[in-house]
Amino acid sequence: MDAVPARPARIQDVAAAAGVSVSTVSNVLNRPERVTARTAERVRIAVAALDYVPHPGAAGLRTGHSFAIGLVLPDVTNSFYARIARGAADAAYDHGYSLVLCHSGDAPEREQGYFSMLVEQRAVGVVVVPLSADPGRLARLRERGIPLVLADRAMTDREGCSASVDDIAGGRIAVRHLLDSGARDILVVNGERGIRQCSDRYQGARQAVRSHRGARLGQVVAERMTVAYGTEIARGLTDLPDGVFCTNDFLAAGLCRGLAERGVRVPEDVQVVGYGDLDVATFGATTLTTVRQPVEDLGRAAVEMLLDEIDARADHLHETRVFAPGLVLRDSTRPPADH
Amino acid sequence: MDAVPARPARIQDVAAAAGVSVSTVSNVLNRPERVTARTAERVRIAVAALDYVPHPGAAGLRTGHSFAIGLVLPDVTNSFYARIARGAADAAYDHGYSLVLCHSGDAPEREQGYFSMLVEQRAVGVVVVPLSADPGRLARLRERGIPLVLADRAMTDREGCSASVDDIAGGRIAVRHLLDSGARDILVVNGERGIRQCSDRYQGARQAVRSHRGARLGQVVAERMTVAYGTEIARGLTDLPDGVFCTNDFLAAGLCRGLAERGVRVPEDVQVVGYGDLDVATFGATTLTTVRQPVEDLGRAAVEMLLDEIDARADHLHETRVFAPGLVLRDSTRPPADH
DNA sequence: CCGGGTGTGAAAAACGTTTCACACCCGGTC
DNA sequence: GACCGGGTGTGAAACGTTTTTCACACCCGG
Repeated sequence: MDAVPARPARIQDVAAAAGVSVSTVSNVLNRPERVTARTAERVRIAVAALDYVPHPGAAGLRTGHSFAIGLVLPDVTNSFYARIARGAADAAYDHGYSLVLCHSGDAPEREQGYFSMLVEQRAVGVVVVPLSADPGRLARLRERGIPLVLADRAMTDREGCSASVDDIAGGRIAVRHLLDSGARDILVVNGERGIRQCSDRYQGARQAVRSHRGARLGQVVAERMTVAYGTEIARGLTDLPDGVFCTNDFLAAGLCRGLAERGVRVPEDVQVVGYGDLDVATFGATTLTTVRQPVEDLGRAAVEMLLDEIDARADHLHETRVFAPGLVLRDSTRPPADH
Repeated sequence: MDAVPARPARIQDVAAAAGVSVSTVSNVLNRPERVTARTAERVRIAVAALDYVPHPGAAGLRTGHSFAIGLVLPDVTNSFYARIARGAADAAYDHGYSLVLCHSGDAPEREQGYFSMLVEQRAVGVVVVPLSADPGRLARLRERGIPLVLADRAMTDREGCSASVDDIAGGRIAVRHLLDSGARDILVVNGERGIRQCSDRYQGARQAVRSHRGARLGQVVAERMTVAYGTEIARGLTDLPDGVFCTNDFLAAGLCRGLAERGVRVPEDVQVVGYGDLDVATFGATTLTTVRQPVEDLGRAAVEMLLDEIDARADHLHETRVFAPGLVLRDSTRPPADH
């Protein structure tokens, strides 16, 4: 029935409508215990009638507090990062903060551009999935004193919180499962050595094999971690292992297809474990046993640590949270033998 | 070398450092033509020395203008929506706006919650990928006069801009390609009839077949649009068509696998076209010819129309932009015969 | 040398909120 | 009966900008 209001109602309008002072309205909204139930009720009615919504810019001006937190990541299109974003968005929503999506797209200068933007916006904190491990690039935020949390990468210099998943443990449980299911000759199909995740997962695999007498471990490195390269590797294998751990589901899916082409049966002849529990794990003829990472938790935890740092300020302890991955059992491995 | 500044510099500090008035500093920053080059230079030096960054909240308070635009979508984890987000983020970045990620997660009440949040934040505009076609749910934003653009769905009531892809055209080019490549007995493997995209794509398929004498069209509806259901359908097919158009790449990938199981060769015996150019299109033994949608453009265009509406205000014309999909040729179809 | 026009910079108000300090009223206590 | 104190509410300043209005100095022509 009302026309579109030319301008939204201000606190002053509410005060006038309720017949109280501006400060009383503010008190009702921010410190209800300081005001009589009767007055508060009157004010609340006026608020509702005028559809009054406080102006956060003005409030922030006075309080010095804003409600924007930044999320900087290389590529939302990558499902891993998207899952981080989802977790972060959920946590931010739950706490009444808004999440500013910053898509750095693998370009360092763009990452820096976003950092500047977040500084300008007076973001209250930033969650970063960094492009590289170089902590220097975070300087722009640091020197402004903007709290910072790293996701998917441990903070190297103890200057902030971080949330990541334990890739060593992931490699360990993957290979331990192969061993428990009867495999003895294990092959790791890995990505490039330089990638931290890859070397960690391999290290976990080594740990598992080492603690199991009679088990052997080999490794082959794929140029790129794609389905096609996985297939390629399966074709090139000369003597077959009885268990394969691919450090990525794309490789695993491709490998399974390549094995099928050769008439090798999975899991009867060769058991395969992938990593990541990506969609592709369920696309193939035999679904993949794989390592699932609690990626949403990464984003959620990052935001929550950030908010803790903001609230606690002085007595906040930087924390390096490491999440444990889990195993998803599907058709590419046999059930473990009972002990 | 400086310690972390207790508080960021204000415009007043800059004025003092440069030996000019506050308003001059503001003029240098916002209307440089109103001030002497010499003075401007002095001010700029002071700005750099103090690392001064204007407080957007304070500025917005005065100007009534903010730099936040909202992006409301069902699920960032879905690659389609993620691509919209990427396009939107890029466009927002280019224009100096920040994008607030709102992850409604298929929950209407959460979508409403985000709308309220965006109203509170005084967002300057919102891009919505709506959960349902019901325009009533957009009321909260409308009554506040917040400009609104729909992505992936045409605005039904002409009350705003929208960006979407032409699914009818998509179905048409898919099936026309099958016909051009020699197929005559076409089967559409579709999703549920109620989904607008599905019925549009089927309609496009019908158009293509109709304008081609001697061609037949059949349809089978999959309960869900997944790889598994695609395989299921391939297994259940009694008399084989020579061309299949799946309205989704998951179905297509599954179908190809199912056909392979039966010893049916793709594309020699049956040609297959998918839809979406999802990752899965390149995962299988035969890569999928598919319809590629310019999804990033959707997000980008949505943001740009929004900004136009904000700038132009009075003389802005609502626009319904429809993007044309294209065909990606791969191994699941034969090359078209020359004419 | 004076007056008018022009261009440059300054002063001050306004944006919408929070919060501190204070005023008031009431009941209870000495 | 006066004082005190707790509980409620108000006034006003402050947050950091932008923008309008205004003053002043300078230059040039008469």
